Amino acid sequence: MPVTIKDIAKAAGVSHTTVSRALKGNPAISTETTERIQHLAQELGYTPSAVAQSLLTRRTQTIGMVVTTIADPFVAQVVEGVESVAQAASYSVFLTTSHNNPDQEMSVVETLHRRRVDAIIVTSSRVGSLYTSRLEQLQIPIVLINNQEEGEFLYSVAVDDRQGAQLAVEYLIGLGHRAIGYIGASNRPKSNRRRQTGYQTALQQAGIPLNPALVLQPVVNTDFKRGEAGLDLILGGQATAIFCYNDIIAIGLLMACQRHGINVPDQLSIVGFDGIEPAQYVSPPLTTVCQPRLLLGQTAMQMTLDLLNDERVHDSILPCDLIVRSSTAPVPDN
Amino acid sequence: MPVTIKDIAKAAGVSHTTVSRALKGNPAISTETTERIQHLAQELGYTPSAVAQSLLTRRTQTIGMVVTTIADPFVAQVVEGVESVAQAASYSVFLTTSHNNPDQEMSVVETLHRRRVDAIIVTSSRVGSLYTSRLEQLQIPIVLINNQEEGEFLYSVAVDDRQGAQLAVEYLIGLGHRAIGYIGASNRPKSNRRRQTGYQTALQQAGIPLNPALVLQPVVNTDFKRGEAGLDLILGGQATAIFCYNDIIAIGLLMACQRHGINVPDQLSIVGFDGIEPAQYVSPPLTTVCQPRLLLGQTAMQMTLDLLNDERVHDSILPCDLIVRSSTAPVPDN
DNA sequence: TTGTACGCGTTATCAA
DNA sequence: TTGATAACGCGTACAA
Repeated sequence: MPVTIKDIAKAAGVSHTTVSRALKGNPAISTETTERIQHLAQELGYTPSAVAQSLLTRRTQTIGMVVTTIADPFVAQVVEGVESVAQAASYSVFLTTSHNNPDQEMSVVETLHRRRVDAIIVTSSRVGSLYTSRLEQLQIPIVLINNQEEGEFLYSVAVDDRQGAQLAVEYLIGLGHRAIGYIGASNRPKSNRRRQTGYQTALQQAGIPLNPALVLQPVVNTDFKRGEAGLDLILGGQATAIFCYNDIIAIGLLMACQRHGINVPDQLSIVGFDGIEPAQYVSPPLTTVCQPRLLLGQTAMQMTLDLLNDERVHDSILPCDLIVRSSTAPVPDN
Repeated sequence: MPVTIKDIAKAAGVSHTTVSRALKGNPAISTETTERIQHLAQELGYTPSAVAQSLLTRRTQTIGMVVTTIADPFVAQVVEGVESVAQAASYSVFLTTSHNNPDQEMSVVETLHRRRVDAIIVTSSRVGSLYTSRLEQLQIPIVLINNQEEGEFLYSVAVDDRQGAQLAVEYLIGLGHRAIGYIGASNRPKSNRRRQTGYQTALQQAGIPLNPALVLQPVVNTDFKRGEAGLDLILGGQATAIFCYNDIIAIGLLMACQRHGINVPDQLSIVGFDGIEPAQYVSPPLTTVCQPRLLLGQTAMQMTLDLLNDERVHDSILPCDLIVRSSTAPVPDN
């Protein structure tokens, strides 16, 4: 049993009210008793119960975070950003996983509500209209990361997929490439569409006609295999550069190229998206569009804090950076 | 304001006691009112307050997890294991980071205590004698991951560093290697020592004399640079195989080899430790000793549950697996 | 079958 | 300067 103010009160021979006041330096209490009680509290190792305080204040100083899985390094860094800002603001974070299972996602939201979290942050979910109604019923701020929905209590922070993609493709164009392919991931329809739009925009602005034969949406199980499937784009000699939906696809493509004796970047330039750790260790190190994952989390938590302080907030779209490494080179002249 | 049982009581024209009982199917309440109340609760979107329940039961069904950083994929997967087992047992997890700062670690432990978590799981900390006393004062189970200390409330789950290292070196010996080097990381004294012990044990059991010139503990900032420093072991032609403290070191060594035109695995076999994701994407894919990270987390949480159920538990040491990829090959005969 | 009263740990109000 | 009391939301012993 943790020490309570009553224990201290008993030990000090005063009422628990006095203890409560003394502990928070209420000037109404005499300096002498205040010091005596504070000393006693220290000695007994007293820590106030946030549970009791929450019951009274109806604030738990707690936020719930819903992710698909923490094992994904992308998600992990977002969580890191959220937690650091939360901790600095004296908020604690409940971390829950949904494993991409809508039922489980509903269930963890219920749990978070049971625990009376002050707000909820959801990352890469498919918050459906299914239960936005329930979310709104909770009457607490919900901040969505990389996933925008409309709704009264729904706010969002997202990365600018279109801008990031455009950045990558413009860079390739700057290197002299004209036959630039795109390998997409149709299982992430929204971001895939936006990245493809960025790809197309860059081409159009450079006056390069779109070639549908250069756009691939492989229907396979894993991103890695999607990358391998992209080999078709180069084997026929159609493309001199390929922009991939994400880094794993790019790495899959890169390794397929190695097996087929295609030299990267001399024969083919490859650009990924995300900025995951492995990208810097492959050979050659991968040029990629880096999502500001930490910032994504920090921004989401800061927005949450603003909402909790009844400040006006606006949805946020964060730009990506291009990290140039060695998987890209000027188009071979021939 | 969330709906309370009093709200329901008012709406149903009964006392809040009746509501409380009806909601948990107390047979003392008539079937009719029970149904009426349950229906009403559903309609109003009632969810019991875990806060109020906790105050009553003195159990929060909550555990606190302390990690250095979540951004480390290793840690992330451990957290994943903890969370999944916790969720299945109706426990929620507070995730907190210490960033390897002892003060912050103390402070998050204080916060967790304020929140009256039922138990604490700490991973890769340097729980010092500094505050083990405080931990014991909390009177709640503390489970340490990959870090063993002695103490009344301290339990631990760890990976068998020695066994893992031995596995790796025995494999190299089996490939015919005799001149096997070790690159350590002196900033993790404990695990480094244990892995080195495993390395030495394997050599001794094979009757291979220890050669101190083959053991390196580079004093540089990053693991990656440690790996690069390991180049010395091969440039002089002393070693035909190198076992590294972890994967990042191994990857650093691998890439240094590439720059110096040293063919892996033909001229040098390399084995890493950890089983991080990038290890499978380097060229050649890295042979490594894989830590069961998910299991580490699951075991820690299961142990915590056992402790909370007043069952006897014993500290746990989990074996590692060797994952053979392409960075290792039989010793070249010459 | 249902209601009253009390307590969990804390804080705020009012009284002394 | 201090203390008694009520309240937060819930569950339970006891009473009706």
